[in-house]
Amino acid sequence: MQTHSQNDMNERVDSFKKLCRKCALRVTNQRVEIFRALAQSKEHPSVEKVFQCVRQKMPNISLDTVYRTLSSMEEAGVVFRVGLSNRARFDADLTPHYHFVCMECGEVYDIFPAFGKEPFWTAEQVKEFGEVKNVNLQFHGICNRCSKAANDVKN
Amino acid sequence: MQTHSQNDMNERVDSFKKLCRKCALRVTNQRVEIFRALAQSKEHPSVEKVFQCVRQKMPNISLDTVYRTLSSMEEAGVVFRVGLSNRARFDADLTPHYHFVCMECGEVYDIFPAFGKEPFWTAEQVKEFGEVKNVNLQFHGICNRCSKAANDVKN
DNA sequence: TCCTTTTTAAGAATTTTTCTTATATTGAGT
DNA sequence: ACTCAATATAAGAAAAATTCTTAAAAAGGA
Repeated sequence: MQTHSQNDMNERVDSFKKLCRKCALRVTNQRVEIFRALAQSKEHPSVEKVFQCVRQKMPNISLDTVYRTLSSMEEAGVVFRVGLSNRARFDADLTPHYHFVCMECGEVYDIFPAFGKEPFWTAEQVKEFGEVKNVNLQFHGICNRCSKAANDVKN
Repeated sequence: MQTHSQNDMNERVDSFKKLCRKCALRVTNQRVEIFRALAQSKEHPSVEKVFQCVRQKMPNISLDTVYRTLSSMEEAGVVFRVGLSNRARFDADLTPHYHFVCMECGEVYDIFPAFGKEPFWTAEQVKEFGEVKNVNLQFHGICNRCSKAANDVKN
């Protein structure tokens, strides 16, 4: 018998595979297992946590692979990197939402937009998790200087 | 002759000192110089950059002190920590603004709110710096579990 | 000024992240 | 299914980033 959540997971893995092919990322067992570990967890696991989880199925996987894979997935937009700057955590949920990050323990909590998909949140949503010290909004991308440099190399 | 920007800096250092006393952070020369280095720069310097800058005035300062100081300043809300999670950068500008972070080189660019002080930005503002891959909004603070634990220890 | 508490430098240690190399795997083209 | 070139991987070493330990120094209240 296949449970509902297993179906969900299979779907997610399938669309992950498609996304990989679209981004020219080869679909390796390691990548699938790493994605699966991330997608299974609602806890925004750290690199180390992902490593430990995947290891149970693939005892020979290396930590380096987890680092490489998470970074390339982030670059491809398949997962997000969140958390404090010295305690990276990852999230495979691509639906628009924000994070409450505890400056003490590094825990990451989800905040889903109150209305629509525009950046929007209510004070109540955030206060639910703790006392907000600061709001940190970052746009991640490739800056003009870098894309210019990449073009210059090609030409 | 005292230039305008030197006056500005003195004011900023003075208010920094006041803020430190309010937060029970002792006003040491090291802290003042680290703040000054950060406040002088518009480049969101890394820990290492701050270290190199402060070193010119205080050759004996240790890298560890820069780490400790920047972290305690962040905790006190005197500076912000921005940038990619494995390439921390700091910002002493507390006026509300956002950041464009290059996923390639780690460069951090300022984006000032278009209207008022509510979280708000225009696509044009962001596109100016490069191609946005994802928007990362984080609330940093102390979560309920941690503040509860801190209270439990006290009682 | 004296005293207690906090901060610091120095260096060691730890943790995190990346690199190197040889081997293995993927996916495109038969 | 088979071959081959390009890419990804494990293993271990290396580098980079961050934190800890200790003794000495400095800050700020009495």
